[in-house]
Amino acid sequence: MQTKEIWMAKLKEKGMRITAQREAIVDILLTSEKALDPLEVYDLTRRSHPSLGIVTVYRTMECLEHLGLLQKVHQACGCNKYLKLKAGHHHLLICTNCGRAVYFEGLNFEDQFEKVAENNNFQLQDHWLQLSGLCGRCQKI
Amino acid sequence: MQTKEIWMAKLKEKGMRITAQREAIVDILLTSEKALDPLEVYDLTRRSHPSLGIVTVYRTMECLEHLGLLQKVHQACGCNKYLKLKAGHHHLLICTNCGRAVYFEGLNFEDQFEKVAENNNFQLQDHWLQLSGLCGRCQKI
DNA sequence: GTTGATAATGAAAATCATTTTCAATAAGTA
DNA sequence: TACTTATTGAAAATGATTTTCATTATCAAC
Repeated sequence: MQTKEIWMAKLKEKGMRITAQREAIVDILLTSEKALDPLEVYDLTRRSHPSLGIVTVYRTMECLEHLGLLQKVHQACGCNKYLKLKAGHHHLLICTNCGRAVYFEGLNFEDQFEKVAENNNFQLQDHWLQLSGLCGRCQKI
Repeated sequence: MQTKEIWMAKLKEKGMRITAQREAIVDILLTSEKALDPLEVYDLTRRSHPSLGIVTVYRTMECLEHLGLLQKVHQACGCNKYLKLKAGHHHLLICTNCGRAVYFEGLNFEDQFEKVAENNNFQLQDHWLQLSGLCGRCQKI
């Protein structure tokens, strides 16, 4: 089953209907290599669906986030960008030039975070790690 | 020299004037153990300066951030909170209950981040690590 | 101290992103 | 095919932040 089919199946599972607008928005989000904000999704989706309203974009993206399919990504350029969530964990490496986002595997960072928390008398609940730099392509430019 | 004096000296250095409003805002920010948003700073500062305008809070906090004295802290409860920046680096441990923020020393995380970037063909520029959990005090409640 | 140039202030208006409202439309089940 | 009801898009409402502008206050020069 393709990712798109999985996403649409999840929507259906929650009693939500499959509409042309939702399919188009999902297409854009699944295709993008970088995190997008609602306005960007709106502009990109309107190329194929000119009558789309931005409210629909906001609503659809909110649903997808609640379903655990999209993840909010905080960046210097704004905290309203969303990226398709990869199963497992979510440490990101983001290109400061083109915005491309890549998930990376941690070298058991979790254990070290646990230790840091202990040292400070904290009971760890969550962590957040994000690296940024120039991706391979952008280094050559 | 006290921290407040250092801050005010930095303002003066940039040709900015020392006003009662700025002193009051700085007092609030230096005293707080947790990151505050402009509205919180406004409310707290108005206790001693009831005529303070919220625009002044926005402007002052923006200056302090540009001067490298305040740091923006991204949290589940919003991305518009600011914390006094500690010299050196800025990894935070934040209590999910009371919001208290503590800087912690990294166990040479930087080297590991560098390695991760290399593995993914990225040229590392920045990193962002933040842990959250229950602080000692809040665990007992 | 007084003066004067100008930075800072606060209120109101403007802006921008997001959410809510609501009547019209479309999805999908019966 | 008909019907229930979720979805849509436009407009209005909201909330946070920024800009504008006339008034006030700081502080350097005298």
